Amino acid sequence: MAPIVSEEYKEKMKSKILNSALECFAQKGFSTTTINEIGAHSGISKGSIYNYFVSKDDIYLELLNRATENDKIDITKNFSKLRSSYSKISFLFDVFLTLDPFEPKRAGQNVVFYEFTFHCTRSKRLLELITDRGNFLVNLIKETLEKGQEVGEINPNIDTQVYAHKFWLILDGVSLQTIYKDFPYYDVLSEMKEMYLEEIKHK
Amino acid sequence: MAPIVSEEYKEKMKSKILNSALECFAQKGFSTTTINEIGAHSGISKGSIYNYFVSKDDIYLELLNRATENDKIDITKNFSKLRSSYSKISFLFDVFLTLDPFEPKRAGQNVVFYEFTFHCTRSKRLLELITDRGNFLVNLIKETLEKGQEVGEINPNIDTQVYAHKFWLILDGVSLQTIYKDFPYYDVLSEMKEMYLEEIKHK
Amino acid sequence: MAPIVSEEYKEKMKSKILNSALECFAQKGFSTTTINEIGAHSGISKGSIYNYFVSKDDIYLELLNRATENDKIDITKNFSKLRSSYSKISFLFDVFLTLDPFEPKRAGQNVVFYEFTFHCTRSKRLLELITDRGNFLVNLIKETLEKGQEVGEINPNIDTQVYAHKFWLILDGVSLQTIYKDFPYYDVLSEMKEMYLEEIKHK
Amino acid sequence: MAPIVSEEYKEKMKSKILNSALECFAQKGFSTTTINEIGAHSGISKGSIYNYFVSKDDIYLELLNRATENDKIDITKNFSKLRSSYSKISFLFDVFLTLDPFEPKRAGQNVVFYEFTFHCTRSKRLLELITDRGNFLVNLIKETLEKGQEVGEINPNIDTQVYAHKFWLILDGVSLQTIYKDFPYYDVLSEMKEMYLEEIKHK
DNA sequence: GATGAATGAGCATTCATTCAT
DNA sequence: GATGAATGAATGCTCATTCAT
Repeated sequence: MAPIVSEEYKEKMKSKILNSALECFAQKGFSTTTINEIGAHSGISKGSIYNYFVSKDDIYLELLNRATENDKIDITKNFSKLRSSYSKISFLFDVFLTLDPFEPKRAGQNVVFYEFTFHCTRSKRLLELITDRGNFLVNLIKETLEKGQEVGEINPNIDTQVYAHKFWLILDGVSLQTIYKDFPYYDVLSEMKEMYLEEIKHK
Repeated sequence: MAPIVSEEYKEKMKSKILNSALECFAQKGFSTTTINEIGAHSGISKGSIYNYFVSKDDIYLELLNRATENDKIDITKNFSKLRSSYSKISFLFDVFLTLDPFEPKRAGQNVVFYEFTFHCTRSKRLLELITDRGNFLVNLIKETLEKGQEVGEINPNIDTQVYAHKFWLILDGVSLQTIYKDFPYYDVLSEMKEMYLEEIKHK
Repeated sequence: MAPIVSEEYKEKMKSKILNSALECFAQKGFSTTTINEIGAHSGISKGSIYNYFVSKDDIYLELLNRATENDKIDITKNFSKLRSSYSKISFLFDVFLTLDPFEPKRAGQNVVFYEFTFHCTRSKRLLELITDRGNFLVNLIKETLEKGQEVGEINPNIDTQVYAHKFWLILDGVSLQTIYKDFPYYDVLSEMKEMYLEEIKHK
Repeated sequence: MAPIVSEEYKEKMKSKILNSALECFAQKGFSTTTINEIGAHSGISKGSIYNYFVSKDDIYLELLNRATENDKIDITKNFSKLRSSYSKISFLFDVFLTLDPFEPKRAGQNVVFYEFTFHCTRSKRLLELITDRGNFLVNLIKETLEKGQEVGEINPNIDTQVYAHKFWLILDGVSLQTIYKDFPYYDVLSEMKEMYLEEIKHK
């Protein structure tokens, strides 16, 4: 039997729900947000939401999956435009430097993301999800650094695995500190960027 | 007539409840943990728990207060034993270097702490609590760096506020990454320590 | 899309709940009656009850509001049919004279009403509610007496405010005494009616 | 074995508890008042209260028993001082006329009393208690009227039973109306007194 | 497919009562 | 006798999920 509504329509509904859910979660946190609220915010009835997602958890999961997927695509796409390893790393720092981490919406989503990460910590299945994401991100940097070493762009003495982690710890650390209203985000991140680039540069 | 039980006894009960609560929260998260579970875990009846704490939130809060207080005392006490600013900073890195961040109990508590931090983000009152804690920690480093600059131990050109934040971002970042099972905690933290100390050293 | 159920349906549900609640309250009193009992009595689940009423208090309030509203409408409607002030007052006495105050259901509701009245005594907000009701009733009689005075039907020397209160104190007093099983309700009320009418009559 | 403390002491404790309980009940109502509050108010520990009363209900009951008993004694004592039936009735009206029914403490106790009366309505055992009290009061007036009839002081044509009830309905009605802040208590009660006395007088 | 009414398990919290000291 | 810590049954209320229309 042919579907009654187009795939496109379904996708649009899902997105609408997910967007609303993200905003609600960002504002109030996952467990405090009710399906009713997501419904009210999206203008979609509670019953309909269950036509698209099997559970509240499912919404959360899909949200994170997509975020991760988007990140992956974004980064990969942008990396492919850049030639040198060095400029790729630099570019990634710049992405975060051009963000306003104190803007409420972004701050909210930041919190949701970390909360979810911690939540995953407690379930084997979810831990895999978040580990996959982590591995992808770490490997992205690691491989970039390795390619850079191969072409003599990157300091051959550095442990690429360690430096890949160092890269993300800086970004995580900096994101985390933004909960303090007077955290000098740009200054700190710029300095960390300079330092990092200096360390990986082939001397 | 004298109180029926000693203050000591009461303190012991509170501690018992708090310890159980911490373990439960670490295992399941704050909102998922029920008072019944804390009761079962501690062997103390639900009703009794309410004789010692006003609410579930109150337990959480007291837990964090104590953790913060202990941290403050520990750090302050140890700092007072050390002469140079440089060695104080070095010492603090070492504290974290001698910890096993993958040990389940510690990992669980780590998660609880961060979750609570994010939770605080959503309430003005709680945000103050966590901001106070943050300010204390940042100022501790900032003041240490400033004293070091006065006596010519620390590079006079660094912005102490920025470097205080840098210090904690490193530790936050490193703690966060420990959710990945193959994160090379010691290697990364050691390198970050060296780098940090190198930067603040008077040349 | 049209609402899933008609307003009528919703109203019917509300009434069903309210009727059950009234019977339960009458039987056991407000605070002793549980939401579960109202649910069991009405055959409506606890959760559903909360779809129609915000809280147990809300049920109580709505119950009283409706009772008051009905009283107001009933009295006003009947008053408009009657020409003379004298006959209006007489009619109101007769309404109570044709009631069986010992009939269990009525007796129960009577108790609920008085209990609620006393309960209101303890909250500023609720006191207003009950005061409004009281004022309406007193003013109704007062105005009726005044109109009667204008047309020379009612004794011009009586203080209408005082006599309005006297009217209701008789009815309250008589209602209250019905808790005694051998209280000669009709005899007493008839006599009081006669006396009252005699006093207000223009001589 | 001889009692460890004197009966006097015990009685003093009971009274202390009862007084506190009455004030608490008057302020917050029976069910809302907790044993802890009575304890705090009286300065007697929860545990001790249970040495004197078997339950919270027991306190309530004893409170009402004593109130009734006191009323009985008071009225009987005062009646015995008065010769004529007429002056006895008049005296009783005056007792209420010299009271300030709006004084918070009295108003509160008034409410407690009525609440308890209604509460009794729901238990056979308690209903007896309150019926006994009612009967005593009604009979007191009835017998007074009858004696007055015998000596030609009181109108021989009135139904003493009905008039006894009429007496108390006036007082109940007037007490009830005091919940309205602008109820003209003295005016109304004076008029009712006059009217009542006029009716029972031998003409 | 859409809707929102119905459901009931689940939770935090309260409080009369007991009882060891 | 006095005390107040311990207990746990009981309650109002929430909310994810189901399902009849």
